[in-house]
Amino acid sequence: MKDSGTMDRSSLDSLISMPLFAALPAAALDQVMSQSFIQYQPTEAILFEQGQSAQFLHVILAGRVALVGSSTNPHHSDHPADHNETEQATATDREAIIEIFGTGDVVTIAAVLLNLPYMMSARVIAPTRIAYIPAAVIRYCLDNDAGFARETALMLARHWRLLSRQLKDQKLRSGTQRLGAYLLTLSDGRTSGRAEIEMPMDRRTLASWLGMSAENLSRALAQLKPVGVQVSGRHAQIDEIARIRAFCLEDDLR
Amino acid sequence: MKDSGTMDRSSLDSLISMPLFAALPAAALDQVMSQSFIQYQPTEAILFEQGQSAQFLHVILAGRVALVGSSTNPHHSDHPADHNETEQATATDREAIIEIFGTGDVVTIAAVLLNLPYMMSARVIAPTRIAYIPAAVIRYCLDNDAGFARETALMLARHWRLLSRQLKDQKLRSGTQRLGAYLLTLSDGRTSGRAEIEMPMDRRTLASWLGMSAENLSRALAQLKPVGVQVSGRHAQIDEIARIRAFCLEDDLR
DNA sequence: CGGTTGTTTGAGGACGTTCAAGTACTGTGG
DNA sequence: CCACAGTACTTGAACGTCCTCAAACAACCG
Repeated sequence: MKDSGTMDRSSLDSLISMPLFAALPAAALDQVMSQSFIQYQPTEAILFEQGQSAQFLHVILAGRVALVGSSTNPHHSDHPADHNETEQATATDREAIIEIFGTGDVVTIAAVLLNLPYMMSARVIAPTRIAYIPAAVIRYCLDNDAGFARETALMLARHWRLLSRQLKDQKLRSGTQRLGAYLLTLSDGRTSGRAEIEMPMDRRTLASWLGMSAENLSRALAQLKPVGVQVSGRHAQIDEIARIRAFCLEDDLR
Repeated sequence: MKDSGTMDRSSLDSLISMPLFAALPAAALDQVMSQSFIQYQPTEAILFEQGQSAQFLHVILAGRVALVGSSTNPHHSDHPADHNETEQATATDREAIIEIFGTGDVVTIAAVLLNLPYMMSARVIAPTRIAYIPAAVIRYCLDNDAGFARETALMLARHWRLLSRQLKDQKLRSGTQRLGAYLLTLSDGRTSGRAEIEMPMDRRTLASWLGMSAENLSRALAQLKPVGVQVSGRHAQIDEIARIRAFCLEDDLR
């Protein structure tokens, strides 16, 4: 752990600008502020690993974090003892990015609320400023503040939609179609016309998120060229959004 | 729609036995009871279709319902009641089961809370008794009852876990492994020993749920035989659970 | 008994992965 | 500024998985 610090004024401002914490009464906010701390984490940092118990709610004040599921689990760990960051996994290291959180998002509130171990690991993929709020504080807020509970439910509802949409994509669209659909999400939801797009992550990460190999992502990009997509580096240009939408069988259901 | 009726005593009892509604004050319960109704729906009935706005929260008092995502326009082709759209009516009528809800579950509370159109359709896969609660009533409860908001958040958190687990399976396990993992969920969470299992749905449905073709499910069942799985009809027998667990790289994270 | 439906099996093909090699794009130090 | 190394990305070929289509079974029901 590095660059640790208590919560300052500007971080608190960032917090209360989020709907989740906006309506929290002063007393609860004091609780949060006094027991939480701030960390700056560089790319590749691990916030927590799959299997650990949920100690903190991680609020991303700035940056980007990926939730990563891996299929190799440490050999037969009977009780949830606290292994630390020095552990290295076994040979086959297959892993997949399940979700990507950005500024203003909150990472795995589910595990925190349910007081269960994390089902996945969290890895920083762009330099990040994070507020660590103790799980107990969050659960206290859930139990004692109706507004917080309400906002939590709404946030989880939105995330449920994101996940089920992704699951739908995964089950009945090809890799190339998923890529197209992803590009469309970067086009601000417009349904026709030209679009200039900046992809916010490297190919390997994007491939893992879309559920395909990096090599195949390359080929998928090539396959989109005839549909009117020019790519160079992280920049992409879509000639006609409607064409890509048709190609991906995209619906309007957000 | 058939067998419609207002909510009776026994249905109300079923409702308040669910954590979601258990703590609701009498006034709110009256609201719920007076504005809701009960329906019995047979297999293959459609509760709602992808794209419709969320009018009701569907509470499953008994039975089983599948959430189905489809990539083309939602038109069920049981009867040739053809609606030819201007869109290309693509030959492939692909669809996939995203989640399956059973007795005591609630269907797509996310769309209801957010007041957004359904992202998927709901199809009855086993005769079902359902309470239809108007969306406005649910949203009213969310806004005005802290306990309800809390329970909603917890329920959504559990569902988030289910979905992300499924997404993980989908992204980094083979079809056969997913099948094995599914059989394990039917073994009451035991981690070793023998198990006798009754599969609660037909092959086609199960295949769609596991994200594979019915044909491939057959082959996957055959592939599990060497690992100690005997199947006949809907009955299955696992010789040694631990062996399947190893085969599927199953972790303990629920 | 034929008809209907659900499941299995086989062959061919589409899609995706892996390994390997090649190319383009960083940055660093000379 | 270039040479260089290191990394990221692309491309190609071989292979495996999964899907599709078609046919063969099996089970159930009139």
